[in-house]
Amino acid sequence: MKPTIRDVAKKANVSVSTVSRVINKKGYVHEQTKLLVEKIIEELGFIPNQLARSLTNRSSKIVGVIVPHIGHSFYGELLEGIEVQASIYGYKIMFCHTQDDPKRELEYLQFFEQYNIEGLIIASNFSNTEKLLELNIPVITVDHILDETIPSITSNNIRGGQLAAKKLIEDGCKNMLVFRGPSFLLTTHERTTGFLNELQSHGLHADIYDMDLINPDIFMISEIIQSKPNVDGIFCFSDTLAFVVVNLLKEKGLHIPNDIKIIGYDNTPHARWMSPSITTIHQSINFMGKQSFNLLNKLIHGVELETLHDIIDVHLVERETA
Amino acid sequence: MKPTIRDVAKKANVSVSTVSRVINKKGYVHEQTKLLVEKIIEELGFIPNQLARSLTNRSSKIVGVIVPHIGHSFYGELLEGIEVQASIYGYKIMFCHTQDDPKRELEYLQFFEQYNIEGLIIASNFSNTEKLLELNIPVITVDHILDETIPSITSNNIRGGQLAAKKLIEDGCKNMLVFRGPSFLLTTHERTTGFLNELQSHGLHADIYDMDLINPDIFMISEIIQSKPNVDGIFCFSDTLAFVVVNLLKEKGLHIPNDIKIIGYDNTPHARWMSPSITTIHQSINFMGKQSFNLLNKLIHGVELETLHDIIDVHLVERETA
DNA sequence: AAAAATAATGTTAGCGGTTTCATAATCTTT
DNA sequence: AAAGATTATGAAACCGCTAACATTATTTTT
Repeated sequence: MKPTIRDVAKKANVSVSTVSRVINKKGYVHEQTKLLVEKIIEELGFIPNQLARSLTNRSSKIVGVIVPHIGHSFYGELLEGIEVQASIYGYKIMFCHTQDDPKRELEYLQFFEQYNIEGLIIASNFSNTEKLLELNIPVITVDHILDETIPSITSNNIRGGQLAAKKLIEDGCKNMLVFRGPSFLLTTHERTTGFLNELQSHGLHADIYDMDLINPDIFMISEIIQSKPNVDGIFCFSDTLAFVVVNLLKEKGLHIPNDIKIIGYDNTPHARWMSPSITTIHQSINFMGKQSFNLLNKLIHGVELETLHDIIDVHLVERETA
Repeated sequence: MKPTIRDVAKKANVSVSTVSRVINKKGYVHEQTKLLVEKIIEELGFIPNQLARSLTNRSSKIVGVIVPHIGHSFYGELLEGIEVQASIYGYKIMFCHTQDDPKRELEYLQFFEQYNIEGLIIASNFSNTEKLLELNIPVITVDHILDETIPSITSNNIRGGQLAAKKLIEDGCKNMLVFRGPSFLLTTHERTTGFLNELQSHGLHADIYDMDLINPDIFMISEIIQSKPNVDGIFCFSDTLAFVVVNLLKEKGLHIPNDIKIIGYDNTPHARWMSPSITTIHQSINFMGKQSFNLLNKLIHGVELETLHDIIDVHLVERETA
């Protein structure tokens, strides 16, 4: 049986409250008794039961994180950033991946409530927004804005689109194509807006196609490329998409970047190892994760926020495709 | 304030124990009172506090998972598999990534103990094995074997190596190269053994080089390839490595698979989208994750194990590079 | 030296559940 | 109809810890 605070108290010949004071470094304790208690704690290998603590404190030191798919590296990195930061402040993270299933979302919301989590980070396109607003713990969203009143951390997608446009324009592209993500995502619209606005201010425009960023439809992409022989610049909303496009173009015998320029998005490790290596928009996902926790932490501790919606900057990584 | 079991009891004019019986479906409760209590629970939106429950039950319904780096898709997928399975059995997962830092390992081991986790899944090359053995909760390892007495789920790496060898031999390769992983990993040795044994039985052999599987040293690889002009088959221990190799060879003007054949490992999504698409060894990581939880679950519930060390099968995915 | 302030420690009531035990009501059995 | 078994419910202790309050010991102030 694990030793409890009472075992320690008994062995040290003090009361439980004295032991409690020692482990919490709170209130008056004589230096000598403190040393004694610490010795006994060491001897017994006593570890305070966080569950019992949480029960009295109503602070579980747990934050919940909801992502759609953890297998995808974006969420992996995000989670990594969150966890690193959380551990610094002594918080543990309990996570779930919803697979975009509203039922699982609700199920987990319940689980989280049962564990008295202190805050919630949502990195998925959560569909039960009302439930979220009813929660009486701090909630923030990452990479999404579900509600104006819910603080968020997002990436500067408008700027991402703009940077890509600037680069392609600078490189002299005149006929551009955009292989973007699904149209129901805010990020898709933002990047598109950033890109098109920049083109417009130069009197240019581009054709837009909606794609699955993770499982690109190679056949469809091939068809599109085939049908637009004079395209000289393509903006892809994921590096994965850029890979596919680059490979297809190379097969067609086109030279990149001489004949056609490509810009990807994400700056995944593979982008560097491709040949040609891919010019892409880098978003610091790890940093977003850290900032997410920091934001939540502020809310948990009642710190006043300057901005409700924090936007993380992106930058262009110039490589060989543009 | 959240409603407690006492609030429910008062409103329903019954005792807390009756309410407890209703929520746990345990012991005698009159059908009518049961209905009444359930109605009140619904009305009040009462959710039993899992922390309090755990305290009495000493069953937290939490399992801990330790991985080295969650950003890497291998661990992401693994975690996904674990979580899917855990959620089926009502378990929540609390995770940490150690960044291979022994200090963080111990720190988290403590955290986990504080939360009375019911079991622990270790997917990293945990360095404090003794501490692990002292733990009085079930522990299993995934993709690693730290101790003969700790049950494990691993991938059939020997067979992976063998399959790659069989394929290259079948394709007529005579001069083979292996770009393997770091030599301190068991998986590296197993794959090597499987590969070499198969070669040996055909009177063949191969040159072995240790590499970083995630951040390959392109320059070094290039040098090696340069210095071995008559190599006709390369076995890479990760698809990432295979990408790099394929790209380098293409740049040298070699045709794959006519001039040289490549086999990767992992079957990452990108392997399919590369051009040429990469022939690789597939290990079902998601399945390993699921099996890990299943194994742990058995241990938690005292089910007798048939085998202590379960090995998950792998298979060859034939594509264009071999 | 008495009063006031400070330091050190103990007692005990929760936190929100579960569970044992006791008691009461209802149903079977003979 | 009395005894025994079954069903239904409640009271209270307890899980391991914290914290408010009480008490006593030690210093400091006047």
